Amino acid sequence: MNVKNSYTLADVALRAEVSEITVSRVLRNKASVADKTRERVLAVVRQMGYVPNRVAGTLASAGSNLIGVVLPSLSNIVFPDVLRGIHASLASSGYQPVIGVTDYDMNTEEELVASLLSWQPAAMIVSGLHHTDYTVAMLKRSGVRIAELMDIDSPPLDIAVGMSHRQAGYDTAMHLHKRGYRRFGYVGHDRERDERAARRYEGFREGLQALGLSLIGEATLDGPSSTQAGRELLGQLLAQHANLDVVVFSNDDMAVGGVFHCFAAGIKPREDLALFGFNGLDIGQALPQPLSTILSRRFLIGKTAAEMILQSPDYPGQPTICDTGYDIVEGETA
Amino acid sequence: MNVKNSYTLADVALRAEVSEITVSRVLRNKASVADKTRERVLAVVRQMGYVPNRVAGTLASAGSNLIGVVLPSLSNIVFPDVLRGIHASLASSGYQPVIGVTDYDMNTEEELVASLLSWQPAAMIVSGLHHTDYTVAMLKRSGVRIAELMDIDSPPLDIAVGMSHRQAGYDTAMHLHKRGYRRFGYVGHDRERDERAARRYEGFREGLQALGLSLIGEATLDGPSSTQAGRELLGQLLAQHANLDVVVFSNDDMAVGGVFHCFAAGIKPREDLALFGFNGLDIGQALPQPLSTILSRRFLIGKTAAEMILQSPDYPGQPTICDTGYDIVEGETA
DNA sequence: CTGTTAGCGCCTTCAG
DNA sequence: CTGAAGGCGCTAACAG
Repeated sequence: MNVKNSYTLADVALRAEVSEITVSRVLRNKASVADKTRERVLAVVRQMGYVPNRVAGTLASAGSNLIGVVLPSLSNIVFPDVLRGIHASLASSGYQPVIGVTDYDMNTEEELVASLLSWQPAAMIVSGLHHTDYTVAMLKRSGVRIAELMDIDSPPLDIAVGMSHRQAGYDTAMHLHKRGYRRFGYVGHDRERDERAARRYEGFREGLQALGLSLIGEATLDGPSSTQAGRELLGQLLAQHANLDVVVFSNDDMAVGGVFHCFAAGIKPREDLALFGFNGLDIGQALPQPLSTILSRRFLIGKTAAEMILQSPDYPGQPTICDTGYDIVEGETA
Repeated sequence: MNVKNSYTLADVALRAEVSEITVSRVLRNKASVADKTRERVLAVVRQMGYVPNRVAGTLASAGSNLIGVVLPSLSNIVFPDVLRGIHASLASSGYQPVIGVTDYDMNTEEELVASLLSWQPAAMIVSGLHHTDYTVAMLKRSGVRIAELMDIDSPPLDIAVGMSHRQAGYDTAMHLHKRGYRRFGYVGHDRERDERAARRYEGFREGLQALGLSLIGEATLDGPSSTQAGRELLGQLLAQHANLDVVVFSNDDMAVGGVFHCFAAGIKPREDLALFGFNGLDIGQALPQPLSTILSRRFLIGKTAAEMILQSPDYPGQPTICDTGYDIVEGETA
């Protein structure tokens, strides 16, 4: 496929009148090389525009600078934020992320993990704590560190970085109760696929139960979250249950849609109906009345995971659970 | 770095009582292998959980299944959308994207291109038509197909897929003039870094000039676009120029911020002040009054670029410019 | 249909 | 400080 037109170490060595290994050492700042030799080599490298072949390097040294990253989705800003965090830590380290996207499908995840592992990555970063048995087997056998992101509600394979979504759901109920709300509604999306939304929902219902309350009505979409869906579902929910005083949404995308429904229907957020989201997206905070929500620290999750891997890249490392926590954002809609 | 605990072709070959090359052929569905042999080999592979080492495979065959993708940013949904398009085309092809993010910095781009090329990718996908000389040299010398995305306002290296941002800016002026607007304002972000925003701005001003009009006022931020920035800048602009009848924003994020400013300040979009964006993001269309904007076809751009590469992966292919066009979305804010 | 031979480009190890 | 030999795991090319 590739035209064989690129230079090799041997070409550089020939022109610089040294051996291949000397060029290799210069390029990797390894061992000691005389300054004069180094400069001569570097001059030749620049002049030829030589680019090392890392494929060969990886094969020879049995270790790449790639980090496999498996994310469920890129449709929403949440995972790009995680990715930015990963990038931020990796930027100056020489490591390079290789991304795969599962669309919340565990079999796709399995294929991606196999495919990424075949590149001999230095570490793997995956999302969530649930995977197929074969995925788990491959990851364990790979001998590299594994970071599982977003969630800490189940035991991790190695490193887990994230927050308790169950607790966040529970705290949502408590927080809203403390603010005086009693008649709860819920608007959500596909919990089969989005496990973390499911954990929050469960925690939320547990919270209500602990308070001696229950959910008066809910509207749930059998698909991914979106602003448009949140807008429509809130309309449907209110048509059935006009007497709610607060509606909790599965995330901010949905909640912003809810706010838009209120605008269009002449409902005053908080005054007439309180709205509560999850994620703490910019868009919610830029609304005329900032959205009341829970801020998940997505950038921090990615950044922390990559840092932990860089810190002790060797497997097996110390198994760790890192709780990045969350903030309740008071906002003005609840 | 990696523990040497994974099986090799030789291990599989030994257990299946065939030669390495036979295992290799079975795994790649290459050449003809007797059904009986194939089954025996596959059984052993599954039982051992053997995962091929693509690093070695790539070195031996001088061709990887990786496609280097260099994007300027992931902070906004635009480039994740492009990435989804790329994924969509690549999904069943066996190719795998490797992502780099430049933060709109050309030197970072240069480093990333070098780093990605060192993995012997089957193709490279980059953003925009302007790169450092060294980046261009490396790309040309790589011998793989190069797709430059988003923009078709300058001559491409190989394949260009995108739209004319200059034309979009020009058409914005024409469209708004036709709708009766005469007193134009502009709210924008860092044009030094975001070239395409700069092209649109230029085209917009050219359009105004062709109409015998000029920009009455503008507010520009020396940083990346955001909803919050759009909101604040519109406030500032109106404080200085109260008599505008339409404001064009550098993109939808900024424009949605503008709409939020209007909500907060009691200004009725369109009736009191028209607002116009660029991108056609979901969020703008989910507003109580859908944003008037130009829809860029981001998913299509990524999808088309990847398809074109798959269609004729060999370099040099036919140099091509593919105009994915755009739609003016009438909306209700202009 | 199956096997043998000879590298791919680089890095590790061991000598100078 | 520099070099020579050998091999990483796989596959192209050529036998049988």
